[in-house]
Amino acid sequence: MAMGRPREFDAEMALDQAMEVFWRHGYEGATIAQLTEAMGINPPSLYACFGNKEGLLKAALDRYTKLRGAWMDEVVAAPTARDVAERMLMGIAEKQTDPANPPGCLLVQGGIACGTGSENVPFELAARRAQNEDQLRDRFVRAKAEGDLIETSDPAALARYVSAVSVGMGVMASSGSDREALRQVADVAVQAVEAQSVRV
Amino acid sequence: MAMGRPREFDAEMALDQAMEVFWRHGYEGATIAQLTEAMGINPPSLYACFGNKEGLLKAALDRYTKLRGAWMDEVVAAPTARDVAERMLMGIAEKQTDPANPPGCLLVQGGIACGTGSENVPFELAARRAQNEDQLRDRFVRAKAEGDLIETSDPAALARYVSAVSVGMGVMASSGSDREALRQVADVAVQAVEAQSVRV
DNA sequence: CCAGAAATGTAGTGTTCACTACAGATGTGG
DNA sequence: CCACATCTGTAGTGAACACTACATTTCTGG
Repeated sequence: MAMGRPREFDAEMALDQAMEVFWRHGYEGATIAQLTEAMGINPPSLYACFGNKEGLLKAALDRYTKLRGAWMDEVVAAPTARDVAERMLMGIAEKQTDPANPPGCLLVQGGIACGTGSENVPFELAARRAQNEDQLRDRFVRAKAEGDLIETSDPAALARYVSAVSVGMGVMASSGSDREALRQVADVAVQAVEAQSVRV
Repeated sequence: MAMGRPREFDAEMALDQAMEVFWRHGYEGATIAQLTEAMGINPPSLYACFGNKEGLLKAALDRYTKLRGAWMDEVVAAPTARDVAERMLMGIAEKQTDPANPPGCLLVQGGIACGTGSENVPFELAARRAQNEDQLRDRFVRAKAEGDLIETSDPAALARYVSAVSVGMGVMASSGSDREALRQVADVAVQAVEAQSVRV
């Protein structure tokens, strides 16, 4: 009984703004003042809705991975392992230099190393990256079963490789590399997967 | 005339300790209190010697790249482009999981994204990474001239690629990947360079 | 052995940080 | 229309931050 005053802001839109701040400045570099200003709310609203700064980050990460989930599904829907790698890396070259977002990837920019008290932020990001890697691995396992990858290839190693290249591209993008430079990296990287593919 | 009281600590040994703190916690995550404790000095000594926190970081980066310079020279001394890539990436797999140091690479862990007021820290790191990339590119240019790489290969793109994989491996290492996992990535990555090499 | 130059340890400085107490506003259930 | 639950803005809270004033110590040059 009695449901209280309703929230005056849209939580998802606010999260989108918070995501961008974390993306650009990292977890520790982002201040509550920057976050609340970007979200258009005051600190008490933030804390009532997300608990604390780390809770806000997790919510932003959830939203980020959810938004990217659809795209990852498209990636693994490619017909061959090689095409999966190409679609993934070329897509990343595009996404990570999309002027609509900060450069790079939130799962990297968010915070690779953190100070005392925020030690689990890097772990949190790593866990989300691992989800993508798992999805790739499962796809490559299937590719091998389908005779698309050669007998000696290791699907888990391939997934790790594609994941590592993605991360490297993200760092490059955040430090100013343009789309063409990332495409070149993706192009070379795909050749390693091609080398493990069965020729047709 | 009159040369003042001599410094009681060894600047290079102190830098080694500072390096480790930045490496583990990143620029923003490292506090002056942690740094001075690790270095075994008090704040005034730090500021007298290095100017400020950013000056200390730059000095630590200088030392880091200097220490790694000798190793990079060995890397580019490998006989072929493929061997350069292999020596580089396998060496990185080893170095970035060396228990004597924090995992990963200082040039990445130091700070990919920073808050307002430290914006040029990421640039500083990127500039040092670019030096390695340039060294690789020069080596691949030579490899192509020597007929070691195929006509259609782009030495700059190859260097960017190897550099990107290195960075990606660094992030993996910092988030807990073990040496074997990194070796697998390196192994796959080398195959892309192999695909651009002239067969013997 | 003394004057001056530079490093050191103690103990702070002001600022910024994440976070919150509180009072008023705005809704719902009865 | 009233009791209550929840959100909102204002205005702070203590803690931690990078950095420094100052008196003292330890050296060199003359």
